[in-house]
Amino acid sequence: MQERYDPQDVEREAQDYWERRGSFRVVEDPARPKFYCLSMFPYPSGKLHMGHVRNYTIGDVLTRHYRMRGMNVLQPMGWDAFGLPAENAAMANKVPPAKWTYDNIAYMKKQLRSLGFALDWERELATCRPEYYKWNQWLFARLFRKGLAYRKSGVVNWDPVDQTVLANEQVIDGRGWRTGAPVEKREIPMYFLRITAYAEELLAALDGLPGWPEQVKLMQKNWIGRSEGVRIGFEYEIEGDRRVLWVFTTRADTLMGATFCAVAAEHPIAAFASRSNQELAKFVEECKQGAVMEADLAQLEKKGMATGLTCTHPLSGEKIPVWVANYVLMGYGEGAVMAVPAHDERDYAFALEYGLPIKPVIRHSLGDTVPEPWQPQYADYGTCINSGKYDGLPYEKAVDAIAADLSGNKLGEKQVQWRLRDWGISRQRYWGCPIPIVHCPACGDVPVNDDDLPVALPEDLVPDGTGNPLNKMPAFLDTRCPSCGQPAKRETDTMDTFVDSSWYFARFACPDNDRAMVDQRARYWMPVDQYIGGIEHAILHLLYSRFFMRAMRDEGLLEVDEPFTNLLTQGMVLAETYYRDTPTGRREWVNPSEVEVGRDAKGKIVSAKRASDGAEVSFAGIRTMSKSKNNGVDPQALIEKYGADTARFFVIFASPPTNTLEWSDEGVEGSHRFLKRLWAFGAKFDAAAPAPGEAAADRAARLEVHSVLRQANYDLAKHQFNTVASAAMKILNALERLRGRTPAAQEGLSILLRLLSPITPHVCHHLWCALGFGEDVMQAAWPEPDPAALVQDEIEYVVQVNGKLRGTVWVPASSTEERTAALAITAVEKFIAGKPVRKRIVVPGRLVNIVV
RNA sequence: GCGAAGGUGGCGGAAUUGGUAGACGCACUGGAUUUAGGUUCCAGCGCGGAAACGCUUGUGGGUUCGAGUCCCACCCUUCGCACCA
Repeated sequence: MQERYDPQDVEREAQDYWERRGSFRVVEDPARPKFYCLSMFPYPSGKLHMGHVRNYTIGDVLTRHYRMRGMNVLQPMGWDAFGLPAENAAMANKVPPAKWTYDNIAYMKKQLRSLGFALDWERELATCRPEYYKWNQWLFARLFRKGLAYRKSGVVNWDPVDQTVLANEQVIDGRGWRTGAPVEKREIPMYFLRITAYAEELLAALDGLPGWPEQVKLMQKNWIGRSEGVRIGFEYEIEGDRRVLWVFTTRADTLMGATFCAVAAEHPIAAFASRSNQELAKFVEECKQGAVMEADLAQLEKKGMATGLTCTHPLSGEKIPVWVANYVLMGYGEGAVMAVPAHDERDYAFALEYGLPIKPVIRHSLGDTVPEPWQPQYADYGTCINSGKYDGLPYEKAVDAIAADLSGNKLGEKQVQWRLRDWGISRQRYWGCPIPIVHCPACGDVPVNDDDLPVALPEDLVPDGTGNPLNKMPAFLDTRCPSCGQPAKRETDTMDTFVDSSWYFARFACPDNDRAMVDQRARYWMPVDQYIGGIEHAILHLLYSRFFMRAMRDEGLLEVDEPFTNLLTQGMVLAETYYRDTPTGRREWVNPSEVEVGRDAKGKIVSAKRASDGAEVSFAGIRTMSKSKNNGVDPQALIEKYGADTARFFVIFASPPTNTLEWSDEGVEGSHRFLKRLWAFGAKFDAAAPAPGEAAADRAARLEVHSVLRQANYDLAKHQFNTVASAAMKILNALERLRGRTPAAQEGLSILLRLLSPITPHVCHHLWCALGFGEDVMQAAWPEPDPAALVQDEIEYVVQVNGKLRGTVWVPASSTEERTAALAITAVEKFIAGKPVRKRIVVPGRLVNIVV
């Protein structure tokens, strides 16, 4: 065996071996348990980033581990290839998005291969290929015919200068990113998927997902947002016409405290009142300024204006004013609320600001009144007061009584309300899956016939920032109505890329099928047993995928409800950020790889400067890797310098998968050092002659190795891979202490290589063969601890006096609790000093606490 | 603003789930090897203290023989908020 560890050689050799053998090809095999291990597919942005390396390494560790446990493991890879960045790159470089995308895919695929992931590349797919998106269109058309897809108007960000729709990301501080013009809201027709039809099921089924993090399930639950309440009608009159303003509330018990109603700026009442009120019209217009992001809307200063209209309180008959308020959202409930200032924080603030009456109607924990300032207790549930016949009723009884009275005069009923909204999938963009609809003057919106799918996206256009180039392309636009055959226009909107990613995991089972969206093979592989991806997808992508599974199930395509049995959400990758103030006052961000830090004798950082010119730089904290802060670390440079195994080991070792991972050059060095040590140990082992060993040392080493292995297997099961990497280091430390090629060393090294092989497969592959353990470590059985090696004659007990650590004592494993306690007392005699022992607590195998 | 998660040495993290806080590694210090730098190897390393010992898991309180872990209040950080993927 060669003395020096040369990762490039070792990795090329291992990858060639796997390639020759087709080691990662997987076929359906009913004889073995299947395991579908999937990492979220990447957007082909140009090159891999650290988040990808982390994500795919985690997936690969699982894949290789389960393979060694004898399972039939599928780990595929593909490309989430449609999207906005390709259009931006196209504009910048005057290259069609398709070419940019395909080039990126080719490069990133090479990078993925160099990392040695056990991926079945035969199943590769890209969502921008017609053979993939055809099935988006096919399913959309079916859902459209069924009414699960439909057209209505939706609100978008509008750039008035470029005359184009902007994504939220393209809105910066309320202005268009290219033009700097203040963004406006605009209503346009678009297509929606009726995800709300599945709201009840999507919510209820969360309870049946024990393999998902509680945190994610809770976020989904809150997002779906089921609330039970009462829909209440407030009658009003317009030009002698009696109409009803409907609101939804979960606090119908506070109805007698409603002193006004508030509607969203987009509400029809606001539009009506604006016609005769210029000032109000101006205010409504003002509310339409700005972007559609809810986070921004929620932080706006609460503003409102009276419409001049009044409505009738459905129970008291009182006239109460109707206001327009910017904190009422048109997209939720009825777009109108009844305001109960005494018991709702936002209504309270609003009433104080505009001098509206505040009428307490609930006895809360602080009393019967609601003096300033607002206290959270005002929103407590309590019994009704100042509410006439409802006085004294607790929450539920009050709601029941009020709902019953309202339904008597048809002005209210109990209702279940969802926060979840239907999914708007139309994008006014070129680089996406065309929505397969034809607009016919006679027949209206008609879905394209199955035989005419796919509606192919031309791949040679270059967008120029002024909207969708498909609109200027008669060859695409002009067609005939699928229903009547008359000339008609094609829809030019494309689908949200979340549609592409909502079912790709099922397509990996059968990417070559040109007759069906999915087939029998998908029934074999689905559901995904382990899904791995960023926590940032905890809501939207996962919810949309869960919805798609059900929509596909109801089309008879699959038999599963839930796409992902187990979910692992990995944390973000962070790095230090440094900047330098330039003479112009702008901050220049300096990549951490160019920064040298000075430390004091205790290792604290005391200075930082740029290596190239010695300029002092300032530290700006540890942040997620991003272009804007120039703190990204290129995995490619890392792989070239240290090899894929070092990169893989570092991302596993540095942090548990669900935590954030902090980049550190020194940490990478440390990981590399470990692999060099492993190699050196292997080389020495190879050169040594077999030795008989020494009983006591061998026994101690076996105890150590097998205890560490037992813990490592426990950690693997809970996906805590960083301590599995630690375990490998501990085993190597133990083996290095042994000296000589003894049977215990032989066994320990065999365990070490198998345990480590999912993390650093190349070096383990090489050592496994070179040291004669076998041909292919991937084919070896997963190591299990030997119970005999774990047996101990004596156990060390910790002895506490009054809960304070005072000593330790070795106790025979067969000792009774009584005897153990007695031994413990003799060990800490001087701390007891004759005081009477009041209590002795013995934790078997662990500690004794003596209370005096 | 709403929803979710998290705060442990100089740093990343560990702690068999209520039982020795700081495993493993990084950084740092000393030593050996080397002409030197790097590499490699050996030793030390939570804080205070000469030591005995005391203190220590964001802050303050509580439960317990025993709390990083459970309960209450507060402070701080990160993620998501429907057109980034």
